[in-house]
Parts: sequence; C-alpha cells; structure tokens
Amino acid sequence: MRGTRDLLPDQTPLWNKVEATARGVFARYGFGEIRTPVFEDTSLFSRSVGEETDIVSKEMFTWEDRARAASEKAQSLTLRPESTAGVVRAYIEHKLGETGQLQKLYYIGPQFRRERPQRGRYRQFWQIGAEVIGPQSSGAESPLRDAEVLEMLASLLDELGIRDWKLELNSVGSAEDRVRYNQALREALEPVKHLMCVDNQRRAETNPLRVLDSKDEADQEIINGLPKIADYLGAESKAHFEAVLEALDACGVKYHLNPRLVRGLDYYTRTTFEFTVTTGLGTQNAMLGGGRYDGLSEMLGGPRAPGIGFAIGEDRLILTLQAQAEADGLSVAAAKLDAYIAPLGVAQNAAALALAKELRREGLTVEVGDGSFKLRKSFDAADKVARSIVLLGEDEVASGVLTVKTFAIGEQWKCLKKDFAKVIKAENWMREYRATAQKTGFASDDLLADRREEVFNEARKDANNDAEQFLLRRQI
RNA sequence: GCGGCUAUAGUUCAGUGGCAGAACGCCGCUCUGUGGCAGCGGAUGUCGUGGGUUCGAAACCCACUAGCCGCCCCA
Repeated sequence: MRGTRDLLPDQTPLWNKVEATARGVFARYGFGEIRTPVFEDTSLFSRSVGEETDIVSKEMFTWEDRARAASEKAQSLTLRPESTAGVVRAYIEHKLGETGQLQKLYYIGPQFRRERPQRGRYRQFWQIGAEVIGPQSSGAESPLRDAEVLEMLASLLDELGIRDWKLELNSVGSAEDRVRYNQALREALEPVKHLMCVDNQRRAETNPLRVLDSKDEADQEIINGLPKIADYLGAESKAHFEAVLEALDACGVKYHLNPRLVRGLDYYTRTTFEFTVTTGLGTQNAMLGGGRYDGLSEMLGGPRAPGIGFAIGEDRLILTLQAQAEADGLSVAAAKLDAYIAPLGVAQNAAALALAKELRREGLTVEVGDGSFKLRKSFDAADKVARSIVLLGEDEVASGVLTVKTFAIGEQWKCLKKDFAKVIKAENWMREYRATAQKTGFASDDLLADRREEVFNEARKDANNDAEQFLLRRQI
C-alpha cells in the first residue's frame, strides 16, 4: 500500500528502544499514558485542526459509516491525522477537568494522512506525543508548563543521542492577537502581493500567515518587510512568552526565536515551536512540533482548559538516528542468543528440543538446529545467531554432560546440564558491565567488568572440572 | 495535489536493440564429532505491471503502480 511500510525484526529493536526511552523520560516528568481510538468522528478534526487547513481539506482518510437501522444516522468517520484532538476529546468526555488536577498525558501511536509519500513522510506514520492540560486553577496556563515541556523534549532528544537539533520558537499570540495580526498582514500584502510567486499570491488570500513560511527566494525581501507578529502580541501574551524564555534560559535550553514560525493547525495559540535536525531527513527536517492551545477545549464544547503539547515524528526520529549511526560508521548488530543447540544426528533431535525447553525455562535465549545438518552447517548457523554452540551427540545425551563452544573465547568446554544456565548468566553479567563501562566511561565500571569476566572464566572452568570428574567417575 | 528521477538475483548494482550478468550473500562438495580460511561446483530472475514499436525489447514509446528528490504541507 502506498505510503505504508512493514517494520521487520531488523528494524523493530530501534523502535522499541526509542519508545522505551520516551516512556522513561515521560514517567520522570509525571506523565501518564493515554490510548485513544485511531478513528474518530470527522467533525472532531474539522472543528479543532480547522476546516481550511490542508490536513482537513485534502489529507484525511474519511468514510461514511453506514446506518445500521432506519432510526440511526450514517456517521462520517476519519482515521486520526493527529492525536491532540482525540486526547482533548477524551479530557472533555471523561471530565478530567473536574478533578482539578493538571493532566499530563502521553501517547505513542499511528497517525494517517493522505499525502504523497517521501522520505520521512508516510501515509501511516507514528507520533510520540504529550499534552499538559487542565483548568486554569491547576496552573495549566503557566509559562512554566511551556518551559518544562520544551526542557523535557531537549532532555529526551539528548538521551536518545540526537545531535544537532535546533529549537525554533515563536509566539503567535492569543486568538484575538492573531485576528489583529492577520488583518495587518492582509493590509500589508495587498499592495505588494502581485509581485510575489503564485503560491504566495494564493496564500495572501487564503491564509496570510503561511506567506511567512515561504521558501521562495525572490519573495524574501517582501516577506522581511512585513509586519512582525511580536509587534501585535497583547501585553499578556508578551509577558507570558517572556516568562517562557526566562525559564528556558534558567534551564540552559538553547532556542532560536523565529518570528516566521507558523504552524498549520488552527488551534495553536501563543507559544509554538519546532525542533529541526540537519541529518537524515532532507527537506522534511521538522522532527517534532507543537504549541499551546488555550482555546481548544472550548472549541470542542468543553470547559476552559488551557494546554500545551507536542508530537514527535517517530519515523523521522528513527531516520535521523539511523543516518547518524551511518555517518559514524556504526552498524547495528542484531542481539545474539545465549545458545544454539546442535543435535549431531536426527536421533538427538528430541533430546535437543527438551534441552532447549529446560534452558529457556531458566531464562536463556536459545535456538535449536536439526540433526540433519552437517556439523559445519551447524557451526555456521550457530555463529550467526548465538554466542555459544551446544553440541548434542550420543555421548552427551547418555551422560547429561554438555559439550559447549563459546565463540568469543574460541574455547570448548564441558558442563553438567544443571550448571549451564548459571555459567551463561555469569557471562551475561560480564557483558552488561562492559556495556555500562562503555556508556559511563568510568574506569571503575571497566574494573567491575574485568572482575565479572574472571568470575565467568572461573565458573566455566569449575563447571568443566566438575563435568570431567563426573565423566571419570562414570567410566569407573 | 504539481514537477522531476528511478524500478534487473536475497542485497548492492552493471548491462543503450541480438543467449540475463558481477560482487556479496545463499546452497552443495572437498570434509559424516569440531565451523570460520581455501579450492571446486550450483541455484539465483514475471528484468515493477500492462500495452505498443520492431524480424528481435531489460533497453525505445505510452499508461499504470511503487519508491525517491523538489514543491506543497507537516511529524
């Protein structure tokens, strides 16, 4: 299907890592998860996102859900093109405002827009987003909420290892400020718009704010001469924005004021922002966007409930991480299993599966080959997916003593069945410490890893000795 | 939705009108209880789909589909 993709097992580990990191960060900032339907009544989106926006006017997947009885009306349904509307709908429907508490909600899920696909632009795409919303008395309108959300995003991107992100920030003012500014823009555009490109001529008519976003080289001079939104902010909007900036400065979050930053959804008021990146996305360089929506709840028939939120384009985040890894010359190796069990003949097949069952129940990750494989093939297959191969022939099945080769050490060892999981767990411990040491850079972590390596080596040798003694006694 | 580029083996790609190719990967053998190296051998396939031009099309033309680049928009 156009604009859709399958994420195969070589991709999903990165997706899961990104989502786990986001969940961890959200939890530290007091956010709880909300899951809303992927389709909603069409009017939810036309009322919130805006009838005249591109999203609503040409990009939604909409269909008529037929009436099931004469008494029922057909209903127009739409696959959600974004999630803020649904979250606010749920906020109203479940009367979350009545709790008096500030609501901090996050979501991770697919969104749908019928656009022409491109790198970083898909018809089904994923967003990781969050909303802070509540009655005024809960502090939902405080500039600290704006700053906290922005600081959280900066921390999240840093934790994910996204480099060179840039926060672009603007205030589009209150609904009233915007009306006045729109008026001023139209007036300023009237005498000069015929000098501009056709796209901008059209925008000057339909949505003057979008002229500010134009990339047309020739029109830049005119655009620079247009009125600035900052000059049309009311005193309250101005004070609010200044308080946001002050808090960001205090947190050390770097931002770039962009008076031309205009977002395409009608519900945005006051603080609006975008995080852009330079790696991996081409022209779709906006990795996340968001802003304040102080009037949205009321637009949807709810109580006054100011809020602020954002949506991260998860697909774009992942493209960026992949592009960065490629630029660094890193290849992401698939995680290897603890053991590959190779029956040396079909006679050992059943025993191999039984052994795999035992080891898996003890928590090891295990793959089983087949007795029809030649030994060489078993080794090749094992080395690709696992760290150790367990050779299971007649002798091993008879004695219960395993023959193991651990690829990284290149050494073969014997082990009583009951000891195997313990030894492998010692190895995994050692590897965990190594990974930690690589992350922290602390010499002490390296030292711990060294000690764990000794423990692993000793455990392996002990197991080997025990196994050999057991075999000796058995011969006598 | 507009303009452009692209589509050949599992992957990356070569092939500009005359037998469908390379590298990597895969499978087999040398080598039936010890792999990785090496040697030898093998299969790779609707040349995106459909139509047209031609004695002959992977190649030229048209349409469609999909991806990518730019626009538009946004995440």
